[in-house]
Amino acid sequence: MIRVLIADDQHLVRSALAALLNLEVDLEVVAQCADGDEVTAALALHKVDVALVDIQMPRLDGLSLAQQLSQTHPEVKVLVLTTFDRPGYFRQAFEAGASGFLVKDAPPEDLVSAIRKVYAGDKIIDPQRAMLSVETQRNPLTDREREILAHAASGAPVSRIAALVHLSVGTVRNHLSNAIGKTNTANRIEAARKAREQGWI
Amino acid sequence: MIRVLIADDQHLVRSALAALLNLEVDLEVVAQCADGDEVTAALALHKVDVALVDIQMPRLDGLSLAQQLSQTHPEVKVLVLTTFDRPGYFRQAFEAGASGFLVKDAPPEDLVSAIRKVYAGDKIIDPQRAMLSVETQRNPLTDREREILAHAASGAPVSRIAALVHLSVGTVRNHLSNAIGKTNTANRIEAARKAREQGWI
DNA sequence: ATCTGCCCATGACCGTTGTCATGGGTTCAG
DNA sequence: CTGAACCCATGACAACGGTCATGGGCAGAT
Repeated sequence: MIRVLIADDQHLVRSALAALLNLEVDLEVVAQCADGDEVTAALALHKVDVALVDIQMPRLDGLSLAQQLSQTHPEVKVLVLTTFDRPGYFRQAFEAGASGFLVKDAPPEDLVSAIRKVYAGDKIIDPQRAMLSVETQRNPLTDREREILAHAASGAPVSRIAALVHLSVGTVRNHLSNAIGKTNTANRIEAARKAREQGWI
Repeated sequence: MIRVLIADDQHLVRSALAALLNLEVDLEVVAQCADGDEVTAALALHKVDVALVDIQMPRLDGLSLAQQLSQTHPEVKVLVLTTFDRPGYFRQAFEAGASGFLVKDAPPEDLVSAIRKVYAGDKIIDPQRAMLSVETQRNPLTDREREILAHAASGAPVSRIAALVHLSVGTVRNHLSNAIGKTNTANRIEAARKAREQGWI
């Protein structure tokens, strides 16, 4: 019997996944959590073999959670679930110590077989996505550039960004200009979009 | 026995919801669809009492689908599901002829009880959300403003928008300026964000 | 010790964007 | 018929944004 923990911020999805998995005779959902903090609490109470964690979660997101679990509970295999298939997520998930990666658009059979494989110690690598992942180059942005670009994403004018980051407007514009160059886009907005897609911010 | 149709673009969520609903003795999931077009096809094959449709779907989205169903299949009750609780969705859903509205963060009991109520002919109105809905004012944007703002959302410069819409750059700027004024924001990007949040575009 | 890369800053140039005044066109309601 | 509310367009001004050259400070690497 494989003991599964489910972490997803949407109650309905969480329960529905639990219902789906409980249909399998060799799977047992032992805990359901709405965010990363609940997961750590749940791990203290239950023995868990496989943790199914959504990337998009409030407070402690799925990737940070995966990273944390790989250190505090290395015996728990982490299977990362995501709604959006951003190219960066795949790499980030494995860097964070996850054993598998699945898109929510995958057929349910893939999910259960992934859980069994991960439990057996395998890594789930979709060859097609692995290709895509090597193509995506590493984050070329510096810390400052990422920080400033993140603020720019919401449409804030340079002056406001400068105030938020405690820098001169000129410096902010330089950082943005660099980010725009590195992403080879035309303006801060497109740069922010691209950076987000690539998982750089 | 209430016959339920599920429409959600994410395979896993779709199947999981079906598993959840099939646990109820008086519910039967008769069809699962990935987009609006599959729904119309499925309705030709099965008798359906309640259609559970996600707003976010490719091709034919949930709201348009609800509108279409209310005309072609008025006997089918539509229950709209959404991941994001944008203030505009609630009103739009009922304007489109939906009988109920639920956020994916709702507990599963709410979903099954909503299905039963809707089947019985009731409308599902969360009083708290209804309040919120009257607060949200109607779309103040004109057709052109919406169209142009939608293009602006992706970060395209005015020149490109003008080309896309076959207008002069000056006119585009005027429309944008109007939209910015009506949303009382500082620039096109914030205007686009706000408009999207309010369900105006 | 020097080089490289990142950080911060300034000033200048020019293109883009937001605003405003103004004008002409349409359609629809009173 | 006359407003009212759209639509489209122009020209002009001020503010904002993206680029570049330049320069200084501070790390870690060779």
